[in-house]
Amino acid sequence: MPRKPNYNRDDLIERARDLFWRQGWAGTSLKNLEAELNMKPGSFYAAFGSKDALFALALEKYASDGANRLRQLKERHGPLCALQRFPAMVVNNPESPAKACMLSRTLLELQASEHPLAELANQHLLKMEAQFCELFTHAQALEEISTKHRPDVLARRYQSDLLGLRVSAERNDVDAGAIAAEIAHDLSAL
Amino acid sequence: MPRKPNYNRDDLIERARDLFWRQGWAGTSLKNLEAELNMKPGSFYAAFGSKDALFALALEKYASDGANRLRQLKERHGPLCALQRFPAMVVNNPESPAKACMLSRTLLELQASEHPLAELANQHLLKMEAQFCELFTHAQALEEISTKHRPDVLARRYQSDLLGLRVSAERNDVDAGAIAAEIAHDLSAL
DNA sequence: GGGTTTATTGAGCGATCACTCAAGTATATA
DNA sequence: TATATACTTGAGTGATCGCTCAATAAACCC
Repeated sequence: MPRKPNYNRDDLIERARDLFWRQGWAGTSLKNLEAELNMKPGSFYAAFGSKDALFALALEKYASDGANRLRQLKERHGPLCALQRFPAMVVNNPESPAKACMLSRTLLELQASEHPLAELANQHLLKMEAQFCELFTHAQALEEISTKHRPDVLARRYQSDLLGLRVSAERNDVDAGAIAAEIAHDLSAL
Repeated sequence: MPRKPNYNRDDLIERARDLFWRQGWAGTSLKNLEAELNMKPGSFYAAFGSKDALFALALEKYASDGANRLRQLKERHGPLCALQRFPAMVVNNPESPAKACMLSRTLLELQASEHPLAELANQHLLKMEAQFCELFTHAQALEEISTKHRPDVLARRYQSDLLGLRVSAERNDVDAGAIAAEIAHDLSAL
């Protein structure tokens, strides 16, 4: 009986994610989204409910894609090498709409107003940190690195450095590749 | 002949800086500013010209205050110790309106739209980096650290780590003090 | 093809945005 | 005290914000 939508939902979410990633939450208006997704307001709200709901979907997509890339890196090169390659990968990817981390950006933008999306972004960051922790744990089990530091402490620091790298990468006058290489090199000393 | 304004301009800039620092550029409306500064729109525009002009003044104030704090730290404890104490100082200061760096926050928020304030924030970040570089140079001259790394490379990395620290400090579930201590400790190994 | 169901359309809602300006008020000099 | 010169006031500007909804169009089952 029904009529099918003439769009691919996942494709729309991906395009919205890229737009939000580039322009941020406040910087992306519904006009922008309607233009990018080729949707009139009625269709938009029928499909997603609200701007914030779509932003939440975009965050999920962002986080899961990142986690998958890291997982693939680990399967190919092992845990330590994955952690070493990840910073450069993130910073050099020419397809990504921005260098900065969408999660930290959202957190910074919306934390002060206690917007639910800030808390959502933080939860995704926690999951990322847990994934890093797993990799450090695994690297210690394989004796790729020593066990003199706790893996959760290593993960916390690694994530912090990564966030700094990605802020730096957003700047014009900074050689982010060099910083990425330093972060990778530091891991060899563990 | 004239009538004097019944406010202290520097005080207004400071209060505006704190509000912008907490809420960001888009997150701070003129209504917010009028309430915080106790000014009606007419007075506001007579005094500052525009929201962006005041934001620029707030950035200057933010940057020069930070530079002064670091300078004082150096005069009291020497260059290396200043660099070691600075991260914890920035993260633990209970008076600061937010933990995150206002410069990097502004950069992340406005870079994509090529807003002039993003470039201004970046220039202040460059000045910060230069100040770090001076301190590393001085620390090498005093033989507090070795000369095996170039001071500009050390400064670039130090700033990146500091930016990461300050993003992490904005999160609820992260012990930023611990990360700050690690950054300080790493400097001892130079 | 008829009837049902859902998607699409786009004008337009109230609220808020940064900002303006004419009128009123206080302070200085003459 | 009179006048000139600011500063202050606050209603109101057009533009844009996220969002709604009644009307229309398309795809399915029978």
